[in-house]
Amino acid sequence: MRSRGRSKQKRRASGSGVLAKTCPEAGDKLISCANEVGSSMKETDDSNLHLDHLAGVPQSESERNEYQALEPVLPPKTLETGHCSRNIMRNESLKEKCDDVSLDKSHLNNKEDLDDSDWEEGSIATDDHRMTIELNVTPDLSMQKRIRRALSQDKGFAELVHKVHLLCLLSRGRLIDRVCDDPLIQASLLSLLPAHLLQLSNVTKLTSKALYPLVAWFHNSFRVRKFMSAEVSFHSALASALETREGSFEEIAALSVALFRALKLTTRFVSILDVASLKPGQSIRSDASGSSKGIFNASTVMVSRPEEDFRPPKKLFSGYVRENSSESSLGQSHERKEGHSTSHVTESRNPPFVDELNGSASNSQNSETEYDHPDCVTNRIGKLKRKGDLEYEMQLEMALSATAIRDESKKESCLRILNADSEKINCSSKRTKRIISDESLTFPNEISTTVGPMKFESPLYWAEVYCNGENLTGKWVHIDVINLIIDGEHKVESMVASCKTSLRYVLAFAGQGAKDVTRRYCTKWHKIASQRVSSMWWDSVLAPLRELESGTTGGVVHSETNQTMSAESSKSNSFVPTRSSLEDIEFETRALTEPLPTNQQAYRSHPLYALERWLNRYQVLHPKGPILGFCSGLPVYPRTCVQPLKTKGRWLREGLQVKANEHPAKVLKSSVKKLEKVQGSAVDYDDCSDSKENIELYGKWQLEPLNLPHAVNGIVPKNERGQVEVWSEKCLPPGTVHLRFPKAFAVAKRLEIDYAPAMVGFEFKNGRSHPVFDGIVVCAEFKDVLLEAYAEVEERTRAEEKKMDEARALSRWYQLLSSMVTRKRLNNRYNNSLPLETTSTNNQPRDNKELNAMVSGPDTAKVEVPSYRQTIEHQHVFLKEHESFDEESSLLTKRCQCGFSVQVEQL
DNA sequence: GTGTCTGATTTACCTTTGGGCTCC
DNA sequence: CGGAGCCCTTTGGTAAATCAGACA
Repeated sequence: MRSRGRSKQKRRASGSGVLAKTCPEAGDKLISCANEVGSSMKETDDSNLHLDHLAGVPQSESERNEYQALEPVLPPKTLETGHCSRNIMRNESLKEKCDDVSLDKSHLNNKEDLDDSDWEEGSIATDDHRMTIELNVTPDLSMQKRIRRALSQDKGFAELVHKVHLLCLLSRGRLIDRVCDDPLIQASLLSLLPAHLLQLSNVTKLTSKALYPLVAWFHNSFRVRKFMSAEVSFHSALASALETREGSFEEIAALSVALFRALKLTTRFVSILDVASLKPGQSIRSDASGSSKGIFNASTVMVSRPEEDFRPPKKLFSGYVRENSSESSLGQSHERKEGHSTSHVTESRNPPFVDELNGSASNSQNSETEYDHPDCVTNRIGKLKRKGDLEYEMQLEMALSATAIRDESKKESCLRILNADSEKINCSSKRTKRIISDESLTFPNEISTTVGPMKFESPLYWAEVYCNGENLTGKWVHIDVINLIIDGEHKVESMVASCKTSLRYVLAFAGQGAKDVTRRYCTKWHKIASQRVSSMWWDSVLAPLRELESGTTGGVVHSETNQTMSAESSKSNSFVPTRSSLEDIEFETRALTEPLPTNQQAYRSHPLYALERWLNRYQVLHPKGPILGFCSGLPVYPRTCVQPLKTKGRWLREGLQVKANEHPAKVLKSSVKKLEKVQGSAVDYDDCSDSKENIELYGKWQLEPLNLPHAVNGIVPKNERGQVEVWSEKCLPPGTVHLRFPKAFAVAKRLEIDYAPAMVGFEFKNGRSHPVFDGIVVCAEFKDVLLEAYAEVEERTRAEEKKMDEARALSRWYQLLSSMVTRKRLNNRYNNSLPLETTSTNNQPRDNKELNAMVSGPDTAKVEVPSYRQTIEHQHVFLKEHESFDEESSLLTKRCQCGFSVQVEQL
């Protein structure tokens, strides 16, 4: 467990490094959060563990994985000392739990058995006994509460993971987009292109139809294999894919984008960001395979290692087999082994993205194995094959023949890769027994097929080409070369749905920027809206990328109609349509014309439509119409008709008041319990039903600006409590001001100015609400007077404080010196022979002469203390006639004839 | 197998105006 | 004696959100 934790720690450290590069802030936040949650979840998992044991349910693998997955996020120190500290933590939690549950006496008769020594000693040893103690203890409410709390904590963590994953995938998209602009790749693609297809770049009015021959050629020329090239830069992978005319879904789609761009077509690389769920406990594609994978287990290779040279892609896993090869023994045998289909494209419940993720995850694991054990790579050749490998090789041979791959060289390459793969798997399995996921260790099928099986593959990557010949203003045309679909934007949603992929974020990349084009492909926005991150955050993230994108693709639209329009509009200097702005309008239109949902639940939080039935207590339809349609016989209204309702008091806080003679739009009955609380236990409910306890609600249309009574003759209008509620500036009575300086009321009181305490809110303390006051409200005409008076008071207070400080300092000096003098005198008089204890020196003076010389230095004279010699020989006499009194400071100064003076504060 | 509805459970938000004691 | 300040104790109701199970 420890070694596994450590190795994972290493991996996680490298992973977080990539994250930190991509988005340092988010990465740090995530990591710190992961630490927090990790530690808390460990506790939680411990709790779960106990509960599972209690219930006799073994802990599930996924839960264990989750536990393990979070562990390595702990700082390295934790690992070194972690075992101990964790155990201590567990012991503490155990102790706490034991205390919580009051230790069932039938099992723990003597509570003293659990004395402190048991908890403090041998933390490691107690670890093993942990379960035994808790086996029969019923989990109490506090424990359940703690688990629940952890769940709510998970939400925040899941959101962070979601956000970081989004950022990572955004970066990935930009990376691919940049490679698509590579002139060398574009030139190479052009060199492959038949001459007649080169004409496309000269077409002035491009239509989707015109693109068909090009797309068809590409579809037939390139093959897809269902895994990603690992540990090489995307550029190298793409170059390799171009060379072999075979690549992953991502690479093929990127090549198509590069080709379109080479032909000077305005093209975007479009990708579905299949991001980790926003909700805790759901994996990236939990519904697809049922395998629960953490985001970090399924991370994409974001960037290649900078020091890494080009290496041919390591072909690790594949699952893409021609449709008609589904009967192949290979596929079937592994299907049986692994318990799920790998041979049939449409049956394969792994969309390519997940496979790629898995691939990269396992690749990263494997690659690390390689780095740690270079022998695994270098000694591949000549290594003895296991029985299973031989078996597998035979099966592959059969599969190859079944899938009609006749190209011997390809066959060889397949076998070569197979060997590499199986060895890699062996290698990694030696290193760690942990299985990332059942999919990731599916035996590789390095059988390529031409692009485009009979049944479609889940679209994750495609291109958008701007066709200026489509519509009046031009149009972004969806082109999926993998599935040979042109202008099939309406098909994407259903294809994605049937492939169990989610369509939450569809991003179009161009010019190093990105634009969210989900609206184009998603008709049921209400279904995905809740699965997306808050739009405010997402918009702020995308804002700079959108600018980059529109800078590249958002040229001014020139169509005949637009030309006439723009000629007219240019005079008035108004809107000039660009591709980007037209697209935005298109998306807005789509947003407003979403089809009516068929189930009632969807109306609960639908942004466009509402059913009266699903309005909450504080909502009402106003006006009640128009009816847009019906759902289950219930009329559907536009959401814009839903008006919020509030009580008079609540509207007051917003500076609004209910118009005269308005009847409540809705009256809510107070709950029985509330009435009980208010009126005591004996309540006649019938009497109360119509009482003022009912909550009267009003809508916006019944309101007018607040019309508070004016301040007259310097008197502030107050409420029944003698206060003014200052929720905002709007709540101030006309002619008054809010002064917030401290002790303002004291100043107002002294000047006899009418004021009211300003209540600015409530705070909840000791189980009840307390009003919070801040400053006072006075009539505006007194504002300056009060401010001046306050400034004066402030100044006086400061001066007084200063004077007090000075007096205090003088007094203390006097006390110190007089005590020294007294001490010296006493010493001289009664104990001449004894060494003196001076307060300031360790060098004790040997005789009086020395002391006198020391104390009567020039410094002492400054503080009006006479020389020590004088003091010793002379008793001060303070005569009345030499006294002086300073009235301002109340200080009485007494003087002796010798020049010694004392100040005394007169009280 | 999927979608929808319903009821139970959990979570998050809203509510909202003391009083006794000590010290100065 | 009166005013200021500290401290006590740490809600509880309700609706929305979520989940699980039944049913078509």
